[in-house]
Amino acid sequence: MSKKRNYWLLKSEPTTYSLANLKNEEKTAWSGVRNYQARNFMRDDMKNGDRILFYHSNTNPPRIVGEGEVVGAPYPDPTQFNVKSTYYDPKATKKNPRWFCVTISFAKEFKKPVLLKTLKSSARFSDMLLTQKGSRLSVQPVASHHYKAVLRLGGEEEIDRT
DNA sequence: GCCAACGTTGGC
DNA sequence: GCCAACGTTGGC
Repeated sequence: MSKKRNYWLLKSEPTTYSLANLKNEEKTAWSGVRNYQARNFMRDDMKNGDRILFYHSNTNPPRIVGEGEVVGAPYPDPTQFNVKSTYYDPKATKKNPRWFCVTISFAKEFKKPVLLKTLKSSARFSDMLLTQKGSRLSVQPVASHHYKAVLRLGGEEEIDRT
């Protein structure tokens, strides 16, 4: 695992959980992810201090609305053990958890939301996962140059934390 | 609301 | 292990 800070994009339907919700709560467990690729990214590569682009999907227009941050280390998603949860997984055990999550915190809301349309129309983002046709991954890595370019589009100064 | 793209399930 | 059927995601 790299020590360097990693960058990510998390998708959420704002009617389910929005950036405003995160802002109010300050932090939340990003649980309920039930896709193996997404799980592997969270379990294997996410670490404390990683930065997150917060994306609103299934809304008009779809857009990146702000930033969050990974808090602490990944851990087994508690909802997989909860019989009452819609995310309950009968095949998961505490010894052998199948799903993982991270805690994320609110960082900022962009002055200017960055529309998917904008990214799609820019050659700079043509190799970004988000702009690929049929890309449905809800937890995806973002190249640092893409991340920084999105911040600029969002009207945000890049904060140097190195 | 439509539907393309993708992931998962289960019969064989 | 193949693949058809089915369910979901998510832009449009």
